[in-house]
Amino acid sequence: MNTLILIVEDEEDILELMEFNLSKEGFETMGFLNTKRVSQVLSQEKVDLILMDRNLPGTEGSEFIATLRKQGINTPVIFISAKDKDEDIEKGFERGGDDYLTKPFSMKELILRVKAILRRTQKTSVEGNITYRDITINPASRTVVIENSSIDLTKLEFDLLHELINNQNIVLDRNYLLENVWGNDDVYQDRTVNVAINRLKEKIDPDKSKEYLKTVRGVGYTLC
Amino acid sequence: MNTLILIVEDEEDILELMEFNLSKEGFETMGFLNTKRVSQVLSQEKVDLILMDRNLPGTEGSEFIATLRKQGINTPVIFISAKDKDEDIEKGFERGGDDYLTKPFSMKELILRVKAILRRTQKTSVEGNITYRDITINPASRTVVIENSSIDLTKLEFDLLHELINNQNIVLDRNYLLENVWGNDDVYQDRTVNVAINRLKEKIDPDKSKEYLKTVRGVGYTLC
DNA sequence: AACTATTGTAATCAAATGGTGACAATAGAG
DNA sequence: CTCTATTGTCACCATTTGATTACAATAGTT
Repeated sequence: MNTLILIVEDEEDILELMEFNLSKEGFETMGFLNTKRVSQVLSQEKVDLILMDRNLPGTEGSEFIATLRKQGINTPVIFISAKDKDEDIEKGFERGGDDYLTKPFSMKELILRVKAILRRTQKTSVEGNITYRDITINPASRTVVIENSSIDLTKLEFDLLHELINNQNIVLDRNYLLENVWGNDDVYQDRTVNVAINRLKEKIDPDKSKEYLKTVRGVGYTLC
Repeated sequence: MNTLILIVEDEEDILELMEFNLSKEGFETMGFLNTKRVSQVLSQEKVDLILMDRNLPGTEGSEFIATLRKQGINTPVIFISAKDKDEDIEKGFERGGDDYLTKPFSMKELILRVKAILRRTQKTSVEGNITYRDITINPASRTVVIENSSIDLTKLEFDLLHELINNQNIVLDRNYLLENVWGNDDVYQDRTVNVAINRLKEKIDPDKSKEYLKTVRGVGYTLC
């Protein structure tokens, strides 16, 4: 799987330099001198990262990204900017940019930033995945991967883990779980949750070394 | 409210330069050339951010942070490193560091990163939290943090503290507490409250220096 | 239908919790 | 300062709670 980086930069020299260095690192690149055709490309190709100059003639780069975000496009972005005033950078962050680089920057710096962002985003956003520590679950395929190896869970176990991951750090009491995981209006006893939790624990952490699940005495359970 | 930044950096010139620039931005700083006294300071002062050199003589900076995390100290950290290999950076992140900076870096870059992290952490750590002086409790996660270190409370202790914080400066009598914390219609005696209060005191202020809880003779207790 | 996997329930055990009583310490009234 | 009511502290133990195992009931598969 190769990684595609889309670059928008109006200074042709710099654009070429960036493309050269990034491809030397094994990335695929697509360079643009303005934002004109970018939207179209984004809807056709699976772009992993956008490098966006903010000081473009015409549209402001950050405005452009803001528009993308509104369309639900969440491709990570690194802004490149000659401006160095705080408020500018702040704006970039707020608009959904994930990092920024201030000109002039070294190619080494660029590459490190790119790799850092990719590591962060590719882990979490591989489409619909939800992660907690080294556990990744995918609700669509109902798969669970822990430390790169996949494990099998029953329906109940999966739903339970899903609920817990969706609410990590929040203590869920037994009633909440019975309502939201078991769902139907049947009446169960609290102990039912205990047993289900234990079966889940056994599968996600057989040698009990990880301590994913914490029991909160008198209340319920939490993933923390 | 001023922001305190703690810096550990063994190169004295760089340390001074960092302190100078950060204080110019209105931050309060405390500089250290090694980790020796840092733990102690963290337990005494409310530190908002730590800048930690990873290449210290003796202890590895990231090891030190890992230790802090185990103690429940969650102060955000920016690692400063001359190393630029990916795996190093990754390790830093995994151990709970929130960002990193690679030497050499400009002061401008430092300041921007610091502001970015503070914006992120100071925002999220207020959600749903309730505080009283240096105690912060979060009803959802049922966690209690005092001066940046977290402590464990039992269900009853937590509920009691929650009730007290929700009514700070108001004197709650024993009956009120029995009804609102113990809740059920069982009959308890007033002593029960005394003992619970004292057990709580012991946990939130072991060396009895803080005087969070005041006993109002003949009436009840208050947090003031 | 027979078999298997899944899930609820009951029973047992260990541990944490918290209520109570006895006594010490303390505060406040006189 | 003395006395007494109030509160703090400690230790004990009944109760609650949760982990674990075994087994029964149910659903799903071949």
